[in-house]
Amino acid sequence: MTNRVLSELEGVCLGLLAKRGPCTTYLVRQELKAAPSSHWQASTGSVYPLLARLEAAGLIATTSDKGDGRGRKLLRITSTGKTALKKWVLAGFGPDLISSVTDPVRSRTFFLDVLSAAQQTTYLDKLEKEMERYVEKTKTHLKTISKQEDKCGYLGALGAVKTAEARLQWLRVVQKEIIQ
Amino acid sequence: MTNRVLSELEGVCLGLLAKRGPCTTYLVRQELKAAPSSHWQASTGSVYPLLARLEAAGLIATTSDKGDGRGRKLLRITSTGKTALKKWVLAGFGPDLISSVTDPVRSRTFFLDVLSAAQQTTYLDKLEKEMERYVEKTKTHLKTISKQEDKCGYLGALGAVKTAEARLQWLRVVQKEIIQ
DNA sequence: CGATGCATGTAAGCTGTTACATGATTGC
DNA sequence: GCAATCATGTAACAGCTTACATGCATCG
Repeated sequence: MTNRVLSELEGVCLGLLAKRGPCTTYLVRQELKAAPSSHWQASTGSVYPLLARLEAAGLIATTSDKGDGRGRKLLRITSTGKTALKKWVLAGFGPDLISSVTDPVRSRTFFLDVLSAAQQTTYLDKLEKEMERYVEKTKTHLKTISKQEDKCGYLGALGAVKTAEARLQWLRVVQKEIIQ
Repeated sequence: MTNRVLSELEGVCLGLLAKRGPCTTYLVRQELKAAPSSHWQASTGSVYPLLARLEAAGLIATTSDKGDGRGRKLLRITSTGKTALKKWVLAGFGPDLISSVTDPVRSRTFFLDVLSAAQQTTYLDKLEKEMERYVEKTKTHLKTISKQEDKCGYLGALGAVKTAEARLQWLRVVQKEIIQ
């Protein structure tokens, strides 16, 4: 692990920790869950071992909260961790990484013709409604972030909105083209 | 495996097979690699076992090409497979799926402030150039697809272009906001 | 004193990656 | 004849998901 570049989830977790300041693993996980983009979803079975891994590598230090009977542990990023985080951010380019945007909806569009015409329109209508809801969700989330206090968080959330809007517009083109 | 909904990669592979007609595992993998979005990238170690799995489940049938010394096997989708494919496409909605668009660039934006101002601008400039290249790549790919012959393939590729363009526009906003 | 939330983790199983390993075919 | 491509796979390892398991804290 030492000296290899962090994975996506590792980078995000470490980044959240850096942003938040000292907090528990549980809280990191809650933050991941609260994000409107569910790719930041992470189960206990991945977050706990992940942060334990980062601790073993010296990127995170822990202090056990003796006042808490639950054996609560506070995590904080170390200076080594901060260096690794910087490295991870700076490694965020290259054709492979840029193109690795997965979209299950788009994937299915390629094979829409296996459905009957009626199924296609029903499916696309349902999808449109859900996409509209999702756009609203990202917009609502954006409003909760202060542009002054957390500019980067704001810009990231703005990206979610812009991408969602583009997908919705595209979906409407698909509908028009499919129905003729 | 039987009766569970296909995973993303399983659906895509089965869909490609349905679209292509009978072909080898090797060819399916080449098609995955040729796609401009690298999330359709799949190593031998995943594609071969995956298609073997689908065959075991009866979604794919194979015929060994006896005239070929390499032990070439031709795969084709079965009627059970076609039903599973339809089910996979129709299952392609729901908040979790719609929001599961992963974007490593956007993820890193949230933590851009760990970099120095100089590092930020250098990074964003590099990113902009690569994003421009990627937009061009998706556009070029779109041109290779006949809208008449493969409408769904065209619309899928169009989605890649539109999403890429939206991401580039957003990235320029980020640049402007970060540099002030 | 009971429900909900906070808090920690483990175990089995599946999927995917990287690297290795092999050999035939085709075109120059 | 040689290189590139076609073609098939396996093995070790890492990571993630689901499900399980436990127990304290806090608020009503």
